[in-house]
Amino acid sequence: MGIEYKTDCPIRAVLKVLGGKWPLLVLSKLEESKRFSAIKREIPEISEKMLIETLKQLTENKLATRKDFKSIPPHVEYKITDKGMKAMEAIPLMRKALSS
Amino acid sequence: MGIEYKTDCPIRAVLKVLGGKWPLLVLSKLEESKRFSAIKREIPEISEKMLIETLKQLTENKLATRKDFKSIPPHVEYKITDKGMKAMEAIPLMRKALSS
DNA sequence: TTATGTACTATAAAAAAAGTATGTACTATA
DNA sequence: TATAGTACATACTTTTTTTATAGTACATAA
Repeated sequence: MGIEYKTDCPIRAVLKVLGGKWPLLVLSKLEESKRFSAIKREIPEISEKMLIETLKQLTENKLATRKDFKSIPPHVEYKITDKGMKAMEAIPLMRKALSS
Repeated sequence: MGIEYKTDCPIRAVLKVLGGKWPLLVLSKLEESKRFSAIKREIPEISEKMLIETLKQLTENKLATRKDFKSIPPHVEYKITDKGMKAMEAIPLMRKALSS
């Protein structure tokens, strides 16, 4: 899935994990633990398919955690990790640079 | 061209200008002023079309400058701007976060 | 007069990403 | 027995992005 990047290049490494339309935006909503359905409500433009794929990718890369409450109907919550937080800190810097 | 992003969202603002496969990589090669052909040689995987489009986008956003030597055969050089440099500074931070 | 070099354009084809719609599991509740 | 509720899967279509390929302009040199 996604573009084939050489991860020894820092730029490629970043794009591989955070590039694309949704990962950064989804991650930005996870400062507080949230159910799948709640995230979807906060980002109505995203399709369920993309949200699931994005969340899966984020958890695989340890940028978010997935907590399954093992109940029925299902209850699952996602939350950004410290690693994810650190990565997100670069965004305001970039934004600031771009508006300079 | 590209995805329609609301620029009032910092994440969208960043993605609009630097998202996608090539902008960051191209920008990283422009610390020293370089001819179009030289950039292409440094990034052989990129197609000419994409390189031109990317360079145009970067110059439009003041992340790079384009200097035309008005000669024939053409001689044009591109170079990263201060603004571009500032934006690029966020990359190592992200990279560092991702490998933590 | 013909070939060369260089930035750039234009078109079509291929590949990748995203969107849409529908279906599944499973328990509780009506 | 039928329905609701929730996270997630899967097939299919459409859209977007990228690649590949073939030009164009124009001065200079062979």
